[in-house]
Amino acid sequence: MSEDRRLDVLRAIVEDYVSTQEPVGSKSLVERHNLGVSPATIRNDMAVLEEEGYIAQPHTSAGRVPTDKGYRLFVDRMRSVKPLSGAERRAIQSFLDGAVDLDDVVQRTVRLLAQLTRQVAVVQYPSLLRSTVRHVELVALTGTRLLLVLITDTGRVDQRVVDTGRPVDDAVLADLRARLNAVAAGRQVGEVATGLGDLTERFAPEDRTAVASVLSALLDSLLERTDVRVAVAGTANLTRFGQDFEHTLRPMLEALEEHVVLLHLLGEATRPAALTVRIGAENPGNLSSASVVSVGYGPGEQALATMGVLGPTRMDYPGTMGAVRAVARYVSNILASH
Amino acid sequence: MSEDRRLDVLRAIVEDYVSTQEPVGSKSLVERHNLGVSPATIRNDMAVLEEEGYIAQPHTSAGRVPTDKGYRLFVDRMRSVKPLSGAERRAIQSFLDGAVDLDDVVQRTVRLLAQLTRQVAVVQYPSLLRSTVRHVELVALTGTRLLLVLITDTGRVDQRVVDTGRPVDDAVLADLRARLNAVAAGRQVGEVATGLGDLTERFAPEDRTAVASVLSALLDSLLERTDVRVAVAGTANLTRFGQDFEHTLRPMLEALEEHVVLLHLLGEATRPAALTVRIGAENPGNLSSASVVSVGYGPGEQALATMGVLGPTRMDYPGTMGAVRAVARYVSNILASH
DNA sequence: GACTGGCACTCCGACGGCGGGAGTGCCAGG
DNA sequence: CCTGGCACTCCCGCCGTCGGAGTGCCAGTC
Repeated sequence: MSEDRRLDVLRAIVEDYVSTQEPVGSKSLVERHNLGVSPATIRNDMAVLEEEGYIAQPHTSAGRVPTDKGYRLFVDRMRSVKPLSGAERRAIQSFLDGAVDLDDVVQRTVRLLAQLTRQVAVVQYPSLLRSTVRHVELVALTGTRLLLVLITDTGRVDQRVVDTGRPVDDAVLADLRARLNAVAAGRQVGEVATGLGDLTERFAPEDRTAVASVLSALLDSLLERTDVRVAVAGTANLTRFGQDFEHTLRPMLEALEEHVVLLHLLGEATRPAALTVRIGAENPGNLSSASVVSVGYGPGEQALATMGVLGPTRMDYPGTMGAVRAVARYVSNILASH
Repeated sequence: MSEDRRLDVLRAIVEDYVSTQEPVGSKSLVERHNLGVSPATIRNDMAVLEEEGYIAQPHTSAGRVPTDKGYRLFVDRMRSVKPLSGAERRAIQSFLDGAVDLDDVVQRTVRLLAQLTRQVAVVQYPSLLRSTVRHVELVALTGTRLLLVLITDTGRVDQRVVDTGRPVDDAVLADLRARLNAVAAGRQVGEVATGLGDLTERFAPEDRTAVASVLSALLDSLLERTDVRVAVAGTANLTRFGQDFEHTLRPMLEALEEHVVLLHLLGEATRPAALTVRIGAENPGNLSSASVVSVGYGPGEQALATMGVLGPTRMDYPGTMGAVRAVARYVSNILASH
């Protein structure tokens, strides 16, 4: 009883189950895949696979269904992800090339990914941390309120309203703006914080509280509120996954609304093009019947953010992984060329 | 047979059906509402109501269910929307008061609305058209690319990348920035367009193509791309509405993804506090089993945008309308005080 | 004339019994 | 180590039954 064939059997079970959504039996297996042996032989292999925990049967005398562990082995031993067709590649290219700014890139990407995979797509906005500050702008609004705008080289713009507590003179404002830009412009966002420390002291005592509040808002924008924006698309695809409301649909919709949870799901962005797959119970929360395929993306060696796809554990892993990887590469290229 | 009682019967049928989700019969009606007459009498009323098209029975010898026309009459003849409890009002207040900027207000509003109504909430970002321009900023990015930032008095910030085709001198950039602000700052967005016409001619011929592309991008931001942003929350609540995937859930999720469709659903913002209710087939698209309760909001007499709730036709209209109206009022106040 | 109690009727939906069929495990033989 | 055969299990769809909820109608009452 060869080890290799058992893997082939598992592979075949996963493929059939994914495409039919029904438990698969020994007979239909040999019919659909030319395994070169009889159903009885396959049954023996299946018995072993079941004992080892890779497959299970819903009821006695039913076909087999892959377990989380089975999907895991399937993904780990996958020969290769499915390459995209030429038409798909052209579609990606033309769809993404029309983007006018970063927001547009992200919006188009998430829609594209949802359409290609026919599942729920999630794209995190590029992290501020490793971007370079291009410009800091301060604009007086009414009374004691200022608007702080932070512009980075990825084209991302963050704004923030600051209440200074007392009116700030225009001249002071101009001075502050100039000093902030002197410190921040051209530096990486993560490094700017260190240069802001002694800035308050350069101002007259009566302005210092105002300056301090601007600085703290800036630090906030730079550090705390970073990374929490995500775009989601394709939720309508969830209706294709059977009808187990309580345990499948609701937890997914809830997770999609909680952006913090969503970011946990996507996981840390490592280097671009390194695909991560989380299967069933490997996911945080009660998403035990869902899987996530994610990948980092960004213009350079370091990934700035993550994008991915959320679907049922019974998903087409090779196809999904191929699509996610391809889209991430295109988007990375676009970011690099900007 | 009094006309008044028939209305009471319809009202009672709607209320019972909304709370139990099951067809309601004559006997349970008299048990739950003290109508002062016997089931047989109610049956006569129901026969009339059915003949007039306000109610229907799913099968012979089943209870009655309100039709779209029945809900419509119910809503039109509603004595009043349900006022919120003190606890709810306090919750709204404290939840919205923590908002730091416009984005935050919208995000908090949509979540709050979803939570209060236990349905899907949709909030449109305030329209640019009637806002006042506070500041226009131009920042050089790499090579021939500029970033155009538009700041309005509602605290909204729009950005846009412009490719000028050729590098632009810093001095020209500063000049252009100053001129743009001279024309635009302090004016209403809708009026700015007219003032930009002859600006190109003030520059040297070699800079004119660059200036023209900046201007066209600005006009684009001002006019075309306006009004299309919406926030959505509470999609997980859709799982509470029975299990008719094909005709209920999927159309709703699809509508929620298409922001243009969503805006049609919400309808035109008229004056604040004027509630609109669209029931069943009154909605555009194939949302024939959904209803939308929407209302305009904004700081002044004119509504800047719309917010609302999407749910099944069998929703708690008085409660939903009360919540939507209350939240819109609070948000309008917050916008006015900024 | 409006309301009521009574009555016959309809029809949904839950329950239970009954195969058919798909799938399994095991065993003996090649 | 593979295979065909065989007995066994159990899901699932089908069908007839039956109770109950609800209705419409009619005759009687205030």
